[in-house]
Amino acid sequence: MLDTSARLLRLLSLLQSRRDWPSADLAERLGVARRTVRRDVERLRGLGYPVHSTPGVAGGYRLGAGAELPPLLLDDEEAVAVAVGLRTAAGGTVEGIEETSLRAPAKLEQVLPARLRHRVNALQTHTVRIHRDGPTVDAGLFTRVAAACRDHERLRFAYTDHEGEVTMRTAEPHSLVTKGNRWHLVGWDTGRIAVAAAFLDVGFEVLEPVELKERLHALGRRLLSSRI
DNA sequence: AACCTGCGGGCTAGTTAGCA
DNA sequence: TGCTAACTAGCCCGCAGGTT
Repeated sequence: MLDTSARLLRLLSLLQSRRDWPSADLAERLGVARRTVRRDVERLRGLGYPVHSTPGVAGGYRLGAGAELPPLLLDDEEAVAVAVGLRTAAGGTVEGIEETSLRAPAKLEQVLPARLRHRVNALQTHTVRIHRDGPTVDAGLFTRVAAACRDHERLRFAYTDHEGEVTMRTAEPHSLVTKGNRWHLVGWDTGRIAVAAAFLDVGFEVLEPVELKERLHALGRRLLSSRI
């Protein structure tokens, strides 16, 4: 059986891996009684982790978002995936995050076990990313448009068609899609009453919040499942 | 031997959702 | 609306192992 400290770390890892956890599931995973799970949850709360509980049917425990990022507990594969992903982002098409994309994996690699650091270094040393000249997306704009998708805000932006003609469009955004090293915004074009995909490397301006329509979700899913 | 700590069981209260 | 089931929370108790 795990000692208390190891069990607390395991519990924290479980809470980070899934949104909702009934105590019975946690008890089974940890190999302890539900009463012990309750004590461990109290300990985590005492350490400052915001563990929320929901009573009633379908209730359970959930790790909330605190004021600061809690220590993430990654398994081996997750740690490697994050390290490689951050390295890739450093040479990506989003402007303004290159430096932080190098700083973050450096921190991660410092705490990686030797066996994992070896794997990550091998991937970095023996993979080459061909630098591609092309449009990049400002990190601020990127996160702002993503937030508009999340918050159901309407966007106005300039769209350049194949013949180079620039028109102003208004759309209800659905999601950001990357294809061929270029970012696209997929959404419902309110002017043309149609689903549209537009390159993100052009000017955007947020207009006003709107309710995202169900048809947008359905059409967006359909579009995402096919080619842009 | 006494004390402390951690664990687990049992009971009860309160909350929530589903159903007749 | 009332009942039931499923869930967390609080409290109490006993047991086991380690420490003083």
